[in-house]
Amino acid sequence: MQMDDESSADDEAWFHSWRGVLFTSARVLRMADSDMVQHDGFPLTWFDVLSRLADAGPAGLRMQELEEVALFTRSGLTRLVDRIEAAGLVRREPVPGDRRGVRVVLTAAGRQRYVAAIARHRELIEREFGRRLTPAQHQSIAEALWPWWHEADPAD
Amino acid sequence: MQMDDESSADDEAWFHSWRGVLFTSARVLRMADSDMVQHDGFPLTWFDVLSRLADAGPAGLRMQELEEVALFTRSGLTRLVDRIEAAGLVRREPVPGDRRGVRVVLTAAGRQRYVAAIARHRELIEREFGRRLTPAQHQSIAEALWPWWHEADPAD
DNA sequence: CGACAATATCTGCAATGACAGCCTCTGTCA
DNA sequence: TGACAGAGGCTGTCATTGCAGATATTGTCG
Repeated sequence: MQMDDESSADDEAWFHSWRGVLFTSARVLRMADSDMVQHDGFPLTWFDVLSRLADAGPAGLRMQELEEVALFTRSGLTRLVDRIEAAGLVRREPVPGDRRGVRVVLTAAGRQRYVAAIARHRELIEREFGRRLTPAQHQSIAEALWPWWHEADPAD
Repeated sequence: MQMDDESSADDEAWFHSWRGVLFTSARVLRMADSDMVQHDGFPLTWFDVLSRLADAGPAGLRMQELEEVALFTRSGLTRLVDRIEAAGLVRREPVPGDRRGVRVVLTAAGRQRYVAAIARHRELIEREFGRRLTPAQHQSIAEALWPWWHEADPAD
């Protein structure tokens, strides 16, 4: 998303910061994904789902809830869960009062693989992103970008 | 990529800033992509290619160069360019001294569509990202994340 | 010159993602 | 209680990606 590198005024400082955000996430994510595929045997999309389920209670989450909180997958959740289920990391269970619904829960294996994956993942993020900035910089970025990971997604 | 929201110490400030970067780019990008598809008739991946070509000289870029600078597409460039070419926005031309190579250049229509698209795009980014932070915040984010959009991609 | 590794790009094929329409089950309301 | 809109997920289908293996040129060396 190159535009004009030569942007003159700093009334376009926002543009430089946007590029920073964009490039940083693209690059770190690319690295993280390939690392995860290689070492954990599944991609970040799976990790995203597993982490949401790990954070949820033992009752898991319904497909709809999962779709709402998932960062990456906006569509195709059904089949994504199919795959993860086929790998034995999650299980679909009936929802007590509603025969339409399904709740997705982590299996023991799923939790285990998740725990292993998150350890690696954090290390990688810390190494590739965390250590490259000062605490003060992290502080101000976290503060500035807070709204985006705290608001409900407006795109929905 | 939920992990522990409850992370206690601020020796993990890096983690919050990473989440900020991640969520921000994911959300703004989602918005930008759907807006572009809707109004310009092509997705951000096309825009990415068009913008690189617009920045390149009139000789365009070779596939390989394009692949190096493109932010989004790491594979499937051949077919991506196929599609854009089929739409008449770029053209493949022979490379003078090397019959293996191809250079991709923007057509007049391509340049036109690109110019229209970039205007909208900038507006959207400014509105959804630019205006939501102070100049000082942009300043410090831009400064902190500078390395990532300035370094050669290490993942290659 | 002829063999061969290295380049530059393309193809084939399987996995993943986007969308739209379908089916089942619920809750409501006459 | 029975029609019916709406909710919750799933399936069909097609576009896009990801990878590995072709193809066609070049450059290098003996």
